Amino acid sequence: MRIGELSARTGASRRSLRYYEQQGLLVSTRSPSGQRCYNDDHVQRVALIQTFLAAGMSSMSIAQMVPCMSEPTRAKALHALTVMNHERTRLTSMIDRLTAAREALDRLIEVNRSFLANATDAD
Amino acid sequence: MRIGELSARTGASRRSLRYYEQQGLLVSTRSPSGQRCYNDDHVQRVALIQTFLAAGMSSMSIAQMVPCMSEPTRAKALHALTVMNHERTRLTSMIDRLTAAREALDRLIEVNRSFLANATDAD
DNA sequence: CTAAATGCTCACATCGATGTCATGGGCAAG
DNA sequence: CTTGCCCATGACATCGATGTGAGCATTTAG
Repeated sequence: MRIGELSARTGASRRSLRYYEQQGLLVSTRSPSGQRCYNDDHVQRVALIQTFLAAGMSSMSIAQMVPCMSEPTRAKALHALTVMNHERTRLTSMIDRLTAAREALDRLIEVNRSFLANATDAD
Repeated sequence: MRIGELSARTGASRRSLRYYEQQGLLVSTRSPSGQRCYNDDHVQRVALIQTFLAAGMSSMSIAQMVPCMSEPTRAKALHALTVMNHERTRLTSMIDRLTAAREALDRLIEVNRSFLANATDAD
């Protein structure tokens, strides 16, 4: 399939797909005229990329983790593992931050509700 | 206290503190010569702002939620409640996204480990 | 009093994923 | 062949929190 179809299937814009390739996240074969050709595996790959990007990972980290480039080397795999552990830590601490923020928000909501309850008649 | 001390106590840069004020997140009194004056309450306020910013909220949302500006009105409180619920939903879905990414990452880590285990001698 | 430290405002720079526009080529149906 | 749609590349724009530096004023320590 060409880029338009991959875009339709994944929800990623053509622009984004080209960007992923430029960043080394995605590899495509080219038709004789230079158009990008994809197969079903690429749909999965893009889904994974989207999952990671949506979690705030940088394209550079993803490029180092996802085994998209040619053949995996032992050295590359070791490096990937380092990055993966690093990212996992980052994800976990981000989850903690978000959870803390949500708790703080809940407290604020409560305060706000109380204010509204008391001010219903006044004001 | 002046801005340097507040910065030291909260870890927010002076630049950030001025920015928070500019965005309406923080209110300061001024000395006759124009320098910003803060008290202990401001330390708490900045901590809350940091919590929310670290969770990826925009300063505009925070400005609408945090009751920092003058006296709270009933209308303002109602609006704040709307924003708060909106933000809470966003936080929750972001937590879900991060969790999903972490699970995908864990699978990737497992694949990587297997590869390394099998390739230990080869390569 | 003087020098160092701190503060003020204003303005410009940064990062990263993506939108958008321009210009030009490729391909299928009439 | 031509019309219409898809694709390619490249360049510039965007958003938001923060860094940074200039130029000038104020506060504080010696």
